[in-house]
Amino acid sequence: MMTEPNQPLPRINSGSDLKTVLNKEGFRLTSQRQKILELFRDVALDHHLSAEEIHHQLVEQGEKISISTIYRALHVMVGLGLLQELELAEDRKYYELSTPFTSHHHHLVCVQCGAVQEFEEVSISDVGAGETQTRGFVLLNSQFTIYGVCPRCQNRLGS
Amino acid sequence: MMTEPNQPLPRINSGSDLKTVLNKEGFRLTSQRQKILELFRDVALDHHLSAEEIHHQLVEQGEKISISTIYRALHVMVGLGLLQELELAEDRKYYELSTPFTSHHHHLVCVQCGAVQEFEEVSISDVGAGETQTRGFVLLNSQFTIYGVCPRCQNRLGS
DNA sequence: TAAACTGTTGAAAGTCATTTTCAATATTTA
DNA sequence: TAAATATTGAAAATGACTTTCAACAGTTTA
Repeated sequence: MMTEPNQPLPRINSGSDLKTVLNKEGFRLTSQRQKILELFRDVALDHHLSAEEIHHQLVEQGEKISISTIYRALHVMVGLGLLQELELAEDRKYYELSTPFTSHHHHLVCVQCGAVQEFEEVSISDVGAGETQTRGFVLLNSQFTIYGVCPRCQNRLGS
Repeated sequence: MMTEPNQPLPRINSGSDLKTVLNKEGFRLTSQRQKILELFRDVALDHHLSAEEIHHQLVEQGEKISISTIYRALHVMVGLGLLQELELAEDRKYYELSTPFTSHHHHLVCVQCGAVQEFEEVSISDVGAGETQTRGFVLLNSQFTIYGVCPRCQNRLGS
């Protein structure tokens, strides 16, 4: 998304950068928000985490943080363009770091086993950018998600 | 989706067709299921309805149908390929008729007012078909959704 | 055609991710 | 540092969706 951004996406590389981005919108830097963003940096760039998983991992690391704080932080960060919200499963949302790299990657989901594969395809983002421009929309985000059955599950089901 | 379908999508044009499709999978034709599908045919082809909206409309028409039946019917019909499930809002799912026509249409959502615009773009479906083929997936469905702010909401917010 | 079989329905209770409430606490600003 | 206000944790609430179960309806079989 944002292949031709009006305002460049903030790149958060250190704690103080995050503070600047938050304060600009009247939000505050808290250790909880820092920890959440650090977690996304510690996992692979294209790794998706649900609120539940984020909470689990942080608690395992010994952090004291509640699940409601996770949800609130995710909202704020999606609003600031730091994170990207993904619809990968039926019943919950997933999040990943929003960076120029991930902006052209899309998802292929196996509806049987839930496995997710990524693929890069710039042309899709370009179509999205073109459509929004034509219609005068401000582009916030776009998602291309394919649902199917992976080879393994096809065999398993004797398809 | 299904630009090169293995099995052509069933086209449901009359009550008896629906019966055939349902029975083939061990399901039964009921007046409730018929009423739901008729509702989709009465609205514009590209119109999306949530479970709640379907229920509301049918009750308003004087039909006696419960919300749980709606949810159950939607599941069955998505499973049969008659309907398409869409992720247009944060908190609920929308459904539309699954036809060759709609298979190349995608959605542009205003996150402020919720307005949804449609656009046709075959190249997107082609990319999806190509990716799934390359990876050996069976393609079930794909969605390209763009989230942004529509011109009217931009003005309203003084952006 | 009627009985047997089995899928479906409505109503109400249950589930579960996410949100909200509220008092205590932390960050920011003056 | 104090005042102003955003944030947090815990628990309760919300709300979309699912499930349970007994009554009922479509299908099948004899």
